[in-house]
Amino acid sequence: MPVSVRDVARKAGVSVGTVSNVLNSPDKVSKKTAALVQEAIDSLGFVRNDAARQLRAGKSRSIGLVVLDVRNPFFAEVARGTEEAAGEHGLSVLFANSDENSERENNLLALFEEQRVAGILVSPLTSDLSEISRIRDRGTPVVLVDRKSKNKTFSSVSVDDVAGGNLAVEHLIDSGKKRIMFAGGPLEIEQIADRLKGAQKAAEKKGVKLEVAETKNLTVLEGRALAEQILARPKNLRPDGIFAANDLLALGIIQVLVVAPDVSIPKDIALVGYDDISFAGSALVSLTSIRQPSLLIGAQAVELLIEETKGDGAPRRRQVVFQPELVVRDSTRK
Amino acid sequence: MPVSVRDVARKAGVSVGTVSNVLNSPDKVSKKTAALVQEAIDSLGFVRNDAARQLRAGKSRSIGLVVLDVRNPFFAEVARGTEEAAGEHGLSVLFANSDENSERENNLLALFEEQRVAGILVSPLTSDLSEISRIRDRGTPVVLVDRKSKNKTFSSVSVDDVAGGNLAVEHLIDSGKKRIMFAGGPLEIEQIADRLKGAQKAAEKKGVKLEVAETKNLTVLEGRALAEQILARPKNLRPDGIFAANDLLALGIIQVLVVAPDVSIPKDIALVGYDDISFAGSALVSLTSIRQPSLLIGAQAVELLIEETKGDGAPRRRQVVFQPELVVRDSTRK
DNA sequence: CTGTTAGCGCCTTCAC
DNA sequence: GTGAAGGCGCTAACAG
Repeated sequence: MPVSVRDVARKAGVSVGTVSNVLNSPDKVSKKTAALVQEAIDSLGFVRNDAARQLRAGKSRSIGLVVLDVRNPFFAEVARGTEEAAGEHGLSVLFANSDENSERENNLLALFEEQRVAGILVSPLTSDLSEISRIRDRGTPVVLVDRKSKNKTFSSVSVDDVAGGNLAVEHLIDSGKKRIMFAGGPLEIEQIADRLKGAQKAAEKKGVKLEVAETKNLTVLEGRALAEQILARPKNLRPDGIFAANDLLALGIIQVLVVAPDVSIPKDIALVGYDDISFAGSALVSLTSIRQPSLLIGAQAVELLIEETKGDGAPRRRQVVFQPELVVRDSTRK
Repeated sequence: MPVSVRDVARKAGVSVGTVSNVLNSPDKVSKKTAALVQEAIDSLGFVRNDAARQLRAGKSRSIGLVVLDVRNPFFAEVARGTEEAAGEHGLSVLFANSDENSERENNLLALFEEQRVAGILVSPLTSDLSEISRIRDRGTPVVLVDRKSKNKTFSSVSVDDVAGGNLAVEHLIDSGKKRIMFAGGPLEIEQIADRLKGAQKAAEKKGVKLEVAETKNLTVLEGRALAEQILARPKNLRPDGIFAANDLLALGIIQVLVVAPDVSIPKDIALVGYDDISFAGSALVSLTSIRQPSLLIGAQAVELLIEETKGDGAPRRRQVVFQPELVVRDSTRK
């Protein structure tokens, strides 16, 4: 059933070497035989076996991307960014989704490594990069996405999350809010921890108390649950400003607060999200958010990967850090 | 640099066959030698070469998924559904994104075919399935996602888009609307054409005129552009009900209409979207939409793929069609 | 229980 | 411009 170069060669009355040449170095073959071979290929329905090519070549033309959550539009944008950049270099991107689960993350990483992809882009879950280091040391280039390599041993593309957190809470305080809540988690996710750190810095500086509400994950549902809890409190114990560690969470919170009879946004509770996903602007109450340049992050990650591969000597590793940006909308605008 | 089974065997003082057995049939090896081999594997940093395994096995443990647009949360959900179902069968899913571009679609399909994936799930762009048929005929199982196989030559999972379109427009008419606009495109995308067909059916039945505004794509941006055009018209020439072929488009339209001084939703213009993505409920004006069971669609597609692979005789192909469901929210509620 | 060996399909010298 | 042959890394069958 499967058709190999050998079958093609036989049908065309040439040798396998010639078939291979038609495929890979057409200029080495006369027009006539090339046509003959092509005809055999078409009539037999021959398709190159990539496994065999790769085995021979020792490497593949694909790069792997592991993100925390496909359903988060932020990562969808990052993915698009990688695709575009990779396409320009003749590479394909294969996505996969760790779903904020370490075991899945490791499985996917192992899968990509066994596939000998040209490189791996990963948005790692925890700060424990030992497994990832091992992969890199065995020869698969790795670039960290949305996460800075603190000790500079990895190339990485990230956004200054501490600055972002700071920006968010400063803005809340400047809007006159005094009882600020940070919502997000798990705090093992380093991006989240950094956003909290920035938030705390801003709160301290202005002498405002910051309540930390750790969540199990960063979904709309979790945001809704948290908002319900807040509403269950007596009014004077509720925060008057919430900084949610991502927009999904923030949107969930908005959904619930908007229908609460005794809360008005932003008068009673103001809200800042993070990521500035494209839906933030069209939320029930349009959402103030911290923008990350998602497309650019993806594209830059691919470039770093390629830089790292290119050099013949020691690989050049760089850490690119983008600055986040505050986008003010109705959820904090008086 | 690359470590092979042979290196491991040498280091452990055993033969390659034994190493392979440790990896694939641990029960055939004594505890002691297994430990010895494992140690060699760890110290050498050996990683199986999947290309070689695949070449040997003739098939892979991955399935490929090609969607129209990663950024559309509907497809993100479908992807999650496939992942979960595939995981239960020990398969991995590799996503890719045709970006509503035929050439990209074909490239990705070719890539997956050359990789000899265990199967391809594809949400095809146009109604021309000839290339996809060819792939299937050459031996790679293909399941159509979000698209019915009209002549039953493919397994497929879809939603009755004609019914969905009908549902949407009927609802608008029942809400008292008389000048309905269908927004969506390109109409070569069969799902969109079907939704239009359903819309026309409903309009005819009730004797209402349906204006068709074909768009270049199905994004928030395109929705905004369309809404601007509508606002440029004199008030009496504007539609009083819009059925947008997906939620992204609808959200874009809402964004613009909401800030228009002389339009109120749903009084002046009511709006129905399609997909019921999770952001529909938290839109500026919460969006009435036609729900598709996205997770289920993905999971079901994987099941069909596996069914098709299983049988020894002629492959069993099935067409599963889900029914869409109207979810009423503020954008049409008086 | 362990070792030896023959290919999976392809590409790339190297002769011709 | 073309053909023959070796080998990429792995597994499964077979022999011991």
